[in-house]
Amino acid sequence: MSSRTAQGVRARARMEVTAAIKDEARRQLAAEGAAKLSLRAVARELGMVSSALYRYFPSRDDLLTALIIDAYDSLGESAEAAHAEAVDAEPVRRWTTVAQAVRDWALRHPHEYALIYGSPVPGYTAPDTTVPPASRVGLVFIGILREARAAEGLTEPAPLPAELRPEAERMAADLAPDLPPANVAALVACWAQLFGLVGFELFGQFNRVVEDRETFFRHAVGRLAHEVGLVDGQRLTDAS
Amino acid sequence: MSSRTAQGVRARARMEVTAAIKDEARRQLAAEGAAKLSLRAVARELGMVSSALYRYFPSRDDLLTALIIDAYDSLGESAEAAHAEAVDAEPVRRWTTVAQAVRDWALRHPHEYALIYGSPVPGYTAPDTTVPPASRVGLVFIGILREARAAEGLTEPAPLPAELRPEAERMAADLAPDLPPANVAALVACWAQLFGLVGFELFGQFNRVVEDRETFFRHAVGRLAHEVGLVDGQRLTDAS
DNA sequence: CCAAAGCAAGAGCACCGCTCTCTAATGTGT
DNA sequence: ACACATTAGAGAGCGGTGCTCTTGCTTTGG
Repeated sequence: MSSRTAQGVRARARMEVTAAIKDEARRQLAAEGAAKLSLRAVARELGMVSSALYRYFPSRDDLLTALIIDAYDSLGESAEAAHAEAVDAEPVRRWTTVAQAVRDWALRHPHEYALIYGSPVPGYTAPDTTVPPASRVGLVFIGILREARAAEGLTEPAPLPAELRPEAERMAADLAPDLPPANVAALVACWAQLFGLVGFELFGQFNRVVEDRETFFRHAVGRLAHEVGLVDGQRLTDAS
Repeated sequence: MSSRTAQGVRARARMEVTAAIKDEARRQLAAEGAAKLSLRAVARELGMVSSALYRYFPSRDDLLTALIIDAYDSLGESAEAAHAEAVDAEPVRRWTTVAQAVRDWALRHPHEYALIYGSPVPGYTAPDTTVPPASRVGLVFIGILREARAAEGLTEPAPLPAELRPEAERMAADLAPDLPPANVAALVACWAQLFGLVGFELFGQFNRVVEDRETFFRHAVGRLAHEVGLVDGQRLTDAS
């Protein structure tokens, strides 16, 4: 028992220090941005010497990767929570609620958003461990379409041009085999476009252009819902 | 005369050195990304000492700002050139041509794209001098809408909800007073969404999702053209 | 021709990521 | 319970960074 506890003790200590490092790193990230994040500063703040930190993260990039995964998870969790709360609403409303949750999270964590959707330097390929956390938001949207379809609240958009059909079918097979390829293709596009809206607002591209961003975003996201095949409230109420 | 030439000489020398610095910096930017751009390395490559470089750019950030402006101009020029070449085509085709020029430029200059549309770190506000170059792409799109409207190839999208009307009218007054506010609002949204598509492709978000990106992009951009109020080829041919 | 301005160079400061070596503590197998 | 092996931390140090300041030298303009 004692040996097991002891093992547990050292393991727990390791976890705690690792968590403390990430916490402090996240603090500095939120305060100054990824470029300014410094291993030495983190170590200093934690009262340890910089070389000791390398026992926990083999390099600065590995620390950043850990923060990236956490950020994806944090955003994904927000999206999932928003979806869970809107579970009784119509699909369109669920869609806009989740989209707003994404925007809200981004506005609340600008540097973390920049970290994951900003410039993952071309040439840098994210390790596979980032894939599942990064997929969470997308999966929420797929879920919304799926439920909408079950409630007959999903319309198929304009027929796909021939050149896009193979790709759309491939995407549908990979992402949501139970949904029409045209909807899946539209969803992927709208997914990217949603983050275009968020990114432009966050990174200052709307600075002298859009004033009432909240309203503008809500409206744009409503159009995206339509584009993706979700029928608006009125018609759904009629149908169901 | 001699004094004037002399003055011209020193002024030209200054221009040449400034240009050489920017060229080398752009080289390093394209090769390694903005994070790795180092004043000392630029100076080393140019055979001067690092402190000499501060006669031309007061800080690393100022060098980067100069590169940002150049990147905006380079992208804007590509967009304008594409538009000029497609001047005889229908509005929808002009739209997609310019959009593809944006995507092509981004794929050809990934690090420069990341520099201007990546993460201009929240907290950093771009100096006013970046505004005109940054507007060039947007102005091309506004021009397309304007010409389409003149040729009666522009439809008004769904009526604006009351909450968005003031904002849409303000945007239209600022950006294109001669266009219907609903179209201007749609254009701003589609403009952001277009860069969402490009960014997702470039930054690896499409990695395990979209395979045939060229086709996917073309189709998505066609939908954006429709969303913005451009009527598709058939109908325009009928009208004109 | 001479003062003023512009320029390159060098030394130096404080910081960075990262490596290596050494000591002390901690857990493990017999 | 004890010797062994593993691990965490400390410290020094390497090569790099942005940036400042001082020192001479050249070019420019009156």
